Amino acid sequence: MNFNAITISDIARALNLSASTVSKALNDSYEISEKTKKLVLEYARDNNYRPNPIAQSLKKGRSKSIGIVVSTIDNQFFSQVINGIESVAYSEGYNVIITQTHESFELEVMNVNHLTYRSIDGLLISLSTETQNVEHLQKLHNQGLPIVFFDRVSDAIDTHKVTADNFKGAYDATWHLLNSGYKNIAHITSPAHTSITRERFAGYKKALQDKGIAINENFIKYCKHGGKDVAETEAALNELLTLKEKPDAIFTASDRITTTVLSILRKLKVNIPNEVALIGFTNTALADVLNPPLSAVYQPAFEMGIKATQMLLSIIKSKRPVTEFENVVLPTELFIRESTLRTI
Amino acid sequence: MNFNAITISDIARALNLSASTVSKALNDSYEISEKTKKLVLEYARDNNYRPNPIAQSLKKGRSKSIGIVVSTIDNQFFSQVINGIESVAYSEGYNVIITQTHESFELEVMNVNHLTYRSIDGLLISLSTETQNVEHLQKLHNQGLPIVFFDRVSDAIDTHKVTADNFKGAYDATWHLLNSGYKNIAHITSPAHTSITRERFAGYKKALQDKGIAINENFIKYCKHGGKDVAETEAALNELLTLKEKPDAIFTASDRITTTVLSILRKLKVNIPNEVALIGFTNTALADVLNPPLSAVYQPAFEMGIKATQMLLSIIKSKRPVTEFENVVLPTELFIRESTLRTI
DNA sequence: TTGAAAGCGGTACCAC
DNA sequence: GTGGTACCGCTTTCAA
Repeated sequence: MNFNAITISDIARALNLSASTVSKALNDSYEISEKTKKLVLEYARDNNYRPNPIAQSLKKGRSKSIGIVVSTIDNQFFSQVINGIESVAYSEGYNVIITQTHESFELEVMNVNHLTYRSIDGLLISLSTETQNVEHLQKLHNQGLPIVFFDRVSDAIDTHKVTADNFKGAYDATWHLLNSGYKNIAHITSPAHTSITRERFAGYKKALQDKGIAINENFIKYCKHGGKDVAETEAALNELLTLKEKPDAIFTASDRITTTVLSILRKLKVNIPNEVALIGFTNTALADVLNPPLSAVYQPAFEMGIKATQMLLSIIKSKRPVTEFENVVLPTELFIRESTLRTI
Repeated sequence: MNFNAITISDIARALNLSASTVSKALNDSYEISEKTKKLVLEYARDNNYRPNPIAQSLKKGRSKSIGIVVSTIDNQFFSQVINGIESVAYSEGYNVIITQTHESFELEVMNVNHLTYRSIDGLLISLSTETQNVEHLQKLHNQGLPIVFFDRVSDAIDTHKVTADNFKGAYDATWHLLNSGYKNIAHITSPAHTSITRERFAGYKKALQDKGIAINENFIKYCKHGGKDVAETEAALNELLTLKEKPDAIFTASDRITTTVLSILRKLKVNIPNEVALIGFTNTALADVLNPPLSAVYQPAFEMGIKATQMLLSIIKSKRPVTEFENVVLPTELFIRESTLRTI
């Protein structure tokens, strides 16, 4: 329902003009005399005229809304990204329509379909952990739908992408553990096929290599659903803690896995960091007041949202098809706190 | 952009029917023969026909989208509410458009205007802490825009409302402190004019009265911006900690204030709970692993979102004007953890 | 410089 | 049972 009752024809009637003249005047067309423009604009202003965006959309074939696909909104990292997205979209007159995959490929496909069916002008997406096949996006991309990937990206589609420097973030975290005297560093992460998992694993591996430490395959644990279920994280952790040669530190690769591991370790009364140190990717504002304060790799989520949206809008607004794409990598931040600082 | 190119007239042309016949067939009108319906529906299915929602909106005067106004999405409580809202809205074919006030009255008015200008079918709103005047909503409500308040509601407008049982939540928290031996209980909260502040304060007061303890006005501190700025929470806390008669416990009234107070107390090396106990409203999933584990009043945020949306959709779908309104109050949950359990 | 008219994709009223 | 047509509000030729 649009509660701004006044339309172009109302103005036309009131001023004894035609609808087309009013439309042109409102759009500052060169065809219209200054006098008429002034008349129309004043009347419009005084009567609080607002063009009906739905009529405009129908006519122009664009909706001024962009679709967002994330795993879940109830997650510090994503809510911060969305915050960034909204700040740009909103100031440019775009709505956002947010959908959640809950890490399910099926839901991702459904959401993407729903969004295009709702006539979005562009799509911002972070793939679900389950997603291995991006045909549903490839098709739309080929048809000309502007798409920008952020966070979990796909190599298969050539378009703008924004990610955190996952490699360096993981490298820094692992390096910090090594320099703090930890030697048996485990890694709990999402399925191996997601981009962030690969990049973070590579950083972890490189740091170990640079210290001349061989990778212990028993120390690498994958959570099929990216830690969505506590059970899978618990299972991974149990496997690590029952190894003959137990790890003395754990590097976790995602927000949810990190906090779940912390919570389970506490429940098991495992001393952090003396028995096992913990560092992980997380964007929680509470890292400081956790027990123990949690060493963390922080991603510039808000900035990621801003950058992704700017890129998307640049494609949407471009007159000619965009064929040159950028791959923006934003720096992560390493916060060292007590969870990785041995006291004994 | 709608990438489902096929339209009603495409179908009409292909089947040698008129657009109106096709439209009626698709809408399962009794006027159309089974044979034609079958023909049309099959063709539509096979060609993946999707009605253009924008054209439908324009014609029917409704957009199938609902507006949401919250203070900020980057907050556990609100992201959980939105999660609930989306789960219902989405399954009923509605989009949601989320806007944030960042606790500013001016932004709230802007957002509400923007939303109506985007032709929403209904509005779900939690007022900003600054909001004292609801004329911007009153006007729309009078014009017939369905509105449902949740969390921070307004008495001035008669419509459906969903809140947590703020009184009981506050009463329970205070009562628990009293029963744990705390006597000088401070209260840090949002501005006195918001509904949640009043209700939570009333619960706090009643618990003290029931124990025969007089209210100490020095123990009540208000944060003008609901704790949005750390500085104001810090100031409130400092005032409490420098009183001659210091409080031995603090009851905080909102998510942000609660976590900020915890963080400042830790920074000041105040022993919780032996020097000062802390309990507060918060929906963080991390309460268990904070230092110390935080006693908390938890609100059923997801359920609140669901209920509010169901109520809103019932107004939207109602054939006749709705004049009987419900005031739903959902129970809070009290979690007792170490931050309120003296060890010495 | 202004206006008439067509059309975006549906829906609904009224003929036939 | 089916089709013609007007219309939702705006934009955009094309003609005047």
